[in-house]
Amino acid sequence: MKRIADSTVRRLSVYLRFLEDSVTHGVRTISSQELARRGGTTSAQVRKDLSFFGSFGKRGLGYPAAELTASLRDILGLDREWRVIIIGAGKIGTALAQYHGFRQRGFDIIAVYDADARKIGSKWDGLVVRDIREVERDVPQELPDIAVLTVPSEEAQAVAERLVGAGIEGILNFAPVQLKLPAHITVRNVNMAMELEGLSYALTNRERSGEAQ
Amino acid sequence: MKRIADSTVRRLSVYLRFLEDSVTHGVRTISSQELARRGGTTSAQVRKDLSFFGSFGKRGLGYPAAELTASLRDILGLDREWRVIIIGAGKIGTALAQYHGFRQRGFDIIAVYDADARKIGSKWDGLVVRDIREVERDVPQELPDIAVLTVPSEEAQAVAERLVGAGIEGILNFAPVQLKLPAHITVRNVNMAMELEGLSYALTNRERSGEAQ
DNA sequence: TGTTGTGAAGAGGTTCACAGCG
DNA sequence: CGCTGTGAACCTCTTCACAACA
Repeated sequence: MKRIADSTVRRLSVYLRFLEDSVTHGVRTISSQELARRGGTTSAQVRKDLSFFGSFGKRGLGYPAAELTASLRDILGLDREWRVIIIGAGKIGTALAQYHGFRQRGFDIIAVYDADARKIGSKWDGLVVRDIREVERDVPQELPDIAVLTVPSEEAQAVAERLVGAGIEGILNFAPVQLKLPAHITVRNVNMAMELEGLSYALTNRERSGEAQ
Repeated sequence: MKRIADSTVRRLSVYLRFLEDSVTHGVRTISSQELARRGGTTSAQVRKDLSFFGSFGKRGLGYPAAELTASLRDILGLDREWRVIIIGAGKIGTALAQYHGFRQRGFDIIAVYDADARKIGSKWDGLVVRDIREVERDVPQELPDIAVLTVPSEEAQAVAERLVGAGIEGILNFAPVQLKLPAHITVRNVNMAMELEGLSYALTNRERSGEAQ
């Protein structure tokens, strides 16, 4: 199967979110145009995105909302539970640990780790903060799929390498550094400072910057 | 001047971060190759990115680190203070409000708003949570540049419209919805659920998904 | 008739390769 | 000689336009 663009996967997430909404509101069928309107894109783009994975629609009618929802869940790998550990019990780490939206979408936070002795042992929403030194022992036992990295930039690379050594293959990196890891490891970056700088650039140079989201 | 790609602006942020580091470590001169290595890209890409804005390097030598740092700050609009308000005093909102890294980079959080009476009036790191109803009065007076939206999805669109009506022109949106706003408003989205879903997709379909970050 | 699915065209971003210059 | 700056080639993603079909 063909390589799917990152941007396509991102849009599938958007479609899925809106589809779930539609289904709970009793919508039976939905057109590429409606999906496009809510997803901030074009109907041709929606059809192209979906066409990579099959034919889900009926010509003249649109897509059956419930079926398409299920298909997108499958495609995105959301038809299973993902075991997630959070590394770093700082501001963002604890906010994420307590955010119930993740569990709701199949991302089960099974542990939180930190290096700070003052934080280790404290309880966050039922989860006890563990010593980061235990991660090498825990990962092979508990087999988390994804690690969310919310440690200071200086430590991010070293901690990431430890996680990979312990068996983690997916990392959501909040540290503003580009991690260098083996090719088979999947990394996604979330960088709020960078987004603010993007806004700063756009607001500073409105003529030359696009308005696209 | 030509329209600059979003991806380019993002990379400039990465270069800047590494350059600042290098300068504090006494580095005088830096090559496109070194910038590429740390930015997870190629030297040609670095040179191309910079070339959109001018000629900053010396052939045979590389780029003067301090000068390039200053130039990038200018380009990104970081040679000034940006006034930021946070809308939504939930988990993420308060984590962001207390994160000092923003102020350090010129993003000054001047206020936090919420609709929940139990949260209004409480203090977060010196900032009193204000009633969202005051936003229409405050924005024209205090002239914030950027609003960080951390409200529930259902309310995001309505709140965003109120912010725009009050005069906000830049929004960092944490709600997992695509905001529909006038073209002159700049929006950036941060969507952690979407990033996790991207990881889920990549881990599920390793053959067909790239490893690119 | 209305909307999908899709080749083909177009636009935009990245990589190449080398001339230019310190 | 080494590294930048950049036009051209290349590639990938998006948009177009229309045949297919419920």
